[in-house]
Amino acid sequence: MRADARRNREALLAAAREAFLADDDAHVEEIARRAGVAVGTLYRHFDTREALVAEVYRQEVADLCATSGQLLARHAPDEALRIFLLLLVEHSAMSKGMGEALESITATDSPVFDDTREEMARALDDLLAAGIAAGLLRGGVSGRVVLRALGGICGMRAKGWEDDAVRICTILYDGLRYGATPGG
Amino acid sequence: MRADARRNREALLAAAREAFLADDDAHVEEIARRAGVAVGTLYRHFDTREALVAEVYRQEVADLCATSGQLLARHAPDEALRIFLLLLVEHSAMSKGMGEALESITATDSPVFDDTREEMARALDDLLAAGIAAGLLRGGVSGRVVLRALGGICGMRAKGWEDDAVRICTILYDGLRYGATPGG
DNA sequence: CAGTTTCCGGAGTCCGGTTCACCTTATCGA
DNA sequence: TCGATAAGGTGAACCGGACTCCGGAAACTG
Repeated sequence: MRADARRNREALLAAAREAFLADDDAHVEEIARRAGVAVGTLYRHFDTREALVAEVYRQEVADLCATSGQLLARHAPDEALRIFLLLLVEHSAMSKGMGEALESITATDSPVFDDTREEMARALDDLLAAGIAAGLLRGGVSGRVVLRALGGICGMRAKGWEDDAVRICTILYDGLRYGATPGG
Repeated sequence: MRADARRNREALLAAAREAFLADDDAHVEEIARRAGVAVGTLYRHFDTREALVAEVYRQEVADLCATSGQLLARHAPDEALRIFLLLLVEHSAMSKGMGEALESITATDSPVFDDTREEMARALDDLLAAGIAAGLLRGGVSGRVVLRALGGICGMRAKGWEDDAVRICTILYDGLRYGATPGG
């Protein structure tokens, strides 16, 4: 890959991240402008607007998922899950501008987001498995299901949503604890 | 209101409902065509496409919410809530074509959907209050919060979502039962 | 430094919701 | 019954935003 191409790709990702965090309308024109390139260049690097969003989000999610191991090392499995759910919410607060795309990640089977969705589901699976093994959480619930349940939270854009999100996480968390069988 | 105007309004609502249920693309042109009128007529009766969706959905929701009283009369309060959550999911299955609009109802504060959102929240409040009074459900959770938690389910469009939706309802339901204090 | 390959710019296309200037017709008083 | 009139209907045009395309520029290669 040519040097200028790589430079533009990085600039586009940085500009897109910045635009999404600022909750701008984040039109493709605007993102390209921020990156100092034209829309044609944006589309050379990313097939669609969604693909750009997916790549930005993939990087963010990778960071987040990397923490699930650390949480398990430092906390009891159920507490680790609780913290992770809240981190997920906090993280989605950072991504208001990506709202629609985030919904796609959690709510659909769009292949564009396969990697991201799988990575999140895997992190949740690890946390759930540890909790089940310790008899703190019920079995029979996959990370994918928890992820989808969180989809509604990530999509929330109403005022005061942070408090509601925390409450919903609590309900989910307690629902996962309900009927746990000590001993696995 | 003139007779032909009323007739067209009804035809538009019927056509819109039919189009949404069929999960067509449901463009405004298509809805107008099905109703046998031009787009201008559609816009005479409904300010925006969203307003049309809102009206169709308002009628559907009114039917659904009317059942919450019957459920409370025939079942224990916690069971009534469980059934209502599942009805909500089943109902959203009927409304795949309205996916985006449904998200607006549950996820945002858009004034267009105020009535519908309030009606659903009120039905859930009734169910929750009865369950709390009977010591079967925890307090401190409003219907609005439960409604938002369900937003993720209603937005789901991936294959196999029905099973996931049922699992998520179970988790929410158990989360609401967790830590209930018998006696209210 | 010529040849070749890749990349960039930005005007133009496409698509779907929305508008508006003009036509039609239901309604009603005479 | 009929003319006046205002409510209602029409659909071509508009507009915003994602996406495409091709002429020209810039980077590698030998």
